Amino acid sequence: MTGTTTSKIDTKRTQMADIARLAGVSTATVSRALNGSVLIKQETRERIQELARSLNYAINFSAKNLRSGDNRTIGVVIPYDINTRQHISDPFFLGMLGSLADALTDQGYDLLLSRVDAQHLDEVAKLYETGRVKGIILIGQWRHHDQLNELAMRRIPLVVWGAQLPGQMYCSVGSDNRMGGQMATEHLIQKGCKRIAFFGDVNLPEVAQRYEGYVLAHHHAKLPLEEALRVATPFASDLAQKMMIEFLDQTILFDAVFAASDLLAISIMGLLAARGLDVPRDYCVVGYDDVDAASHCHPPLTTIRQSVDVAGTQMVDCLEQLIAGGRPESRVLKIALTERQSTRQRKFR
Amino acid sequence: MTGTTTSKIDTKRTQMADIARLAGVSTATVSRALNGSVLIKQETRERIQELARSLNYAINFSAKNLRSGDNRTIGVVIPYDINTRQHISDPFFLGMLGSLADALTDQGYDLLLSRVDAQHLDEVAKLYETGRVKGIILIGQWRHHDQLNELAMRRIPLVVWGAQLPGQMYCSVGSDNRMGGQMATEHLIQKGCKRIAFFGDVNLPEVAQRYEGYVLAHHHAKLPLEEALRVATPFASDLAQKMMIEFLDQTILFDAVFAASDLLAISIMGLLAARGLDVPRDYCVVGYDDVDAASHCHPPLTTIRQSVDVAGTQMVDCLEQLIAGGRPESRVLKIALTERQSTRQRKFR
DNA sequence: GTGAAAGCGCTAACAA
DNA sequence: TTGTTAGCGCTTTCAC
Repeated sequence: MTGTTTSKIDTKRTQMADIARLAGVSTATVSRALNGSVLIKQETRERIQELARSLNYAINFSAKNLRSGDNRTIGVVIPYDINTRQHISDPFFLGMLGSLADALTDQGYDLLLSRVDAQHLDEVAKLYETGRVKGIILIGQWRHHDQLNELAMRRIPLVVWGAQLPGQMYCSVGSDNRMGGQMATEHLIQKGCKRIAFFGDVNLPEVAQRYEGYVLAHHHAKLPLEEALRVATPFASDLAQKMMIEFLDQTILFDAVFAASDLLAISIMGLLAARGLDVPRDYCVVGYDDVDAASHCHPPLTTIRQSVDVAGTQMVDCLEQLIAGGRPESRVLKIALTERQSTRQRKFR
Repeated sequence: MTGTTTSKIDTKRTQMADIARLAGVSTATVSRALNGSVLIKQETRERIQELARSLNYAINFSAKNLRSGDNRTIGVVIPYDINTRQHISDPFFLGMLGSLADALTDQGYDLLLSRVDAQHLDEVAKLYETGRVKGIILIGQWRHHDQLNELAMRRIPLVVWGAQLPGQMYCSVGSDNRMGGQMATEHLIQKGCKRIAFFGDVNLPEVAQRYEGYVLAHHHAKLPLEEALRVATPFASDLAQKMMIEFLDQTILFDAVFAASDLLAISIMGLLAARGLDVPRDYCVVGYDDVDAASHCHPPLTTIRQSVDVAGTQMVDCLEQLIAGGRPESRVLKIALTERQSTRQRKFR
C-alpha cells in the first residue's frame, strides 16, 4: 500500500506517468516540458503544461531530489541558551526571520526552521549531512564562535548573523556594531551628555563591539570612562530589569543611557518614568535595532537602525555563493542613527 | 556527475551500501539494523550501528521518503496581508512559532516555515500536495475563514490558530476569546471603571469574540454600551497609533481601555503618558496576550494571558490526529487574567 | 523533437 | 536471522 490509510478511496496523486499517458507522450517529455526545456516543441510543451495544471499536478520532491541529488531547502537555526534563557523573544529576531523567509522564497528556497540548544550546535551539522538542507543560516552568534568555526571546517555552507571576529572561518553578516556604538555615543555627547551609562552584555561579540564604539567616542571627545557606568545586563529579561533597578538604586551619577538593544532601552525608560524622571529632559536614551516598538514607545526612541531587509538578502546571497563553492567575504552592513524624542530638546549645561 | 562540483575530491557521502560492504551484510540488514528492527540479531545490530556512527553516516531523506511515501515535516504558515501590512511583527507570533518549533521537535517533526500572501492561501495547498509536508499549521486566521474551509475540504491536514467559527470545516485551536474579553472588562468594571474604550479590529474573528465578551460584561453590569468607545484599530501599526491619537483628540469621556492586544495597550499607555495622564490613576488599561513586554512596560500591564506553550502542543496534537485520519475537535484554551499595575490602586468614585 | 532505459538510495515483501 | 529483489517518481544520457 502506498499512501497513508487516510481514506478508502485512496486517490493516488497524479504523477508524470498519468500526464504522459493522457498526452500520449513519454514521461521524459513531460519532465522536460514541465521544466520548460527548449528541446520540446513549444506546442507540445504548452499542451503538457496546460494538462498538468488542469490535473492539479504537483511534483514529488522526494523523487526529484533523490534523482537530481539536489534540493532547495535552507535551514535557519536559532540557537537558544537554556541557562541564560536567551530565547528568541526579541522582536528583532522575528523581523530577521521574516526577512529571511522573504529572501529565501524569492530565490526559490524553502525554509526549515530549527531551534537548537546552543550547547549542541553540532546538531545543525546533521541537518546538512542528512541532505535535508543545502545550507544553513544561523541567527545569533552568541558566544559560540569556536563551535561555529568547527562547523565551517566541516565544510558546511554556513552563514551567521553576528559580528565579524578575528580568526573567523565562517561567513558572517552583521551590522557595523563598532560604528553603531560610536554614533550612538557621539550623538549623546553632542546633546551635551557627559556621563553615559552603557547597558549590555559585553560577553556577546556584537555588544562588545558596540561598547568599543562607545569607548572610542569617549576618547575622541576626551571624556573619561567610568566602570560604574557599564552595566552588564543580558538581553532583555527579568534579570536585566533587576540589574537596571539596582543600578538606579545606587544613585550613580549619569545623564544618559546607551542600551545595546531597544528592548533594554524601552525598559530603562519605563523604569525612569516610574521614578518620575523624564526622558529626554533628565536623561537621554539611545537604543539599538530600531524595532517597531522603538517608534511606538514613549517617548519615541532614538536608536541605531539595523536594516533587517538588507540583512536577509545579504545572508542568502552569501549562502548561495558558499553553496556554489565560493568563498564569500563576511559582510558588515551600514547602520544609521534614527533620531527621535528620547534624545531631543536637550539643553547644553 | 552526482554531487555539486564543490571540491575536486568529491568525497561521496557514505551510504548504506558502504556500511553493508564493510560489515559484510546486505543493505537490507543495514536498513533494518539502523531502524532498530528486532528481526536483526542484537550483536549484528549493534555492530552496524557502531559502524554507521564511526563512518558518520547520515541517511538520505529523499530516498527514504520516496520509498516509504512518508515524511516528517510540518509546514507552518504565517499569512501576511499586503494591504493592511499585518505582517508578523507581533511578538506574540514569535512566541507561538517558538512554541511550535519545540512541540514539533518533541514529536520528531521538522518545521518548514512559510510566509504566504493571504490573498493566495491556496498556495499552502501546494506544500501538502507536493509531498513536502505532512500537514499544515497556520498561524493567524485573519479574515480568511472561507479560504481555510476550502483547504480543509481538499482534505489537507490543517490546523489553524484562531477563533472557532460557525460552519467551520477546519480544526482550530485558540484561546477563549469571549471569556477573555469578558474577564478583562469585568475586571475593569470591578475597579470602578464605567466608560471603557475598546481598541481592536472587530473584523478579525478573534477580536470580534473579545468584543462580544466586552459587550456581555456590560450587560451583566447593566452598563450602557457606547459606539464612540469602540475604536476599530488594526493590530499594532502606525495606523493604529494614528487612530488612537484621533480618539484622544476627540476628548471622548472614558476612564479605561481594553485593548485587543498588548501592543495596542502599551501604545495607548505611552500616548496617555505623553499627555501627562497617569495609568492607572486616570485610566485603567487591560491588554491581551501577555507578551514579555507586558510585564516590562510601565506601568506593568494587566492582561489576558494566552498560554503559548500549551497552544503549540495542542496544535501539534490536533494535527497528528488529522494526519492519522481522525477528526479532532477544535479546541478552546483557557485564559487567565494577570493583574499588574495598570489596573491597580484604583479608587472607586 | 522525442522516447527508452537506467538508476538516484532506500525499504519491505517474500524467500531462504 | 538474513538476503534477494522489486520498485518509490523522477531526470537524463543516449539513441533514433
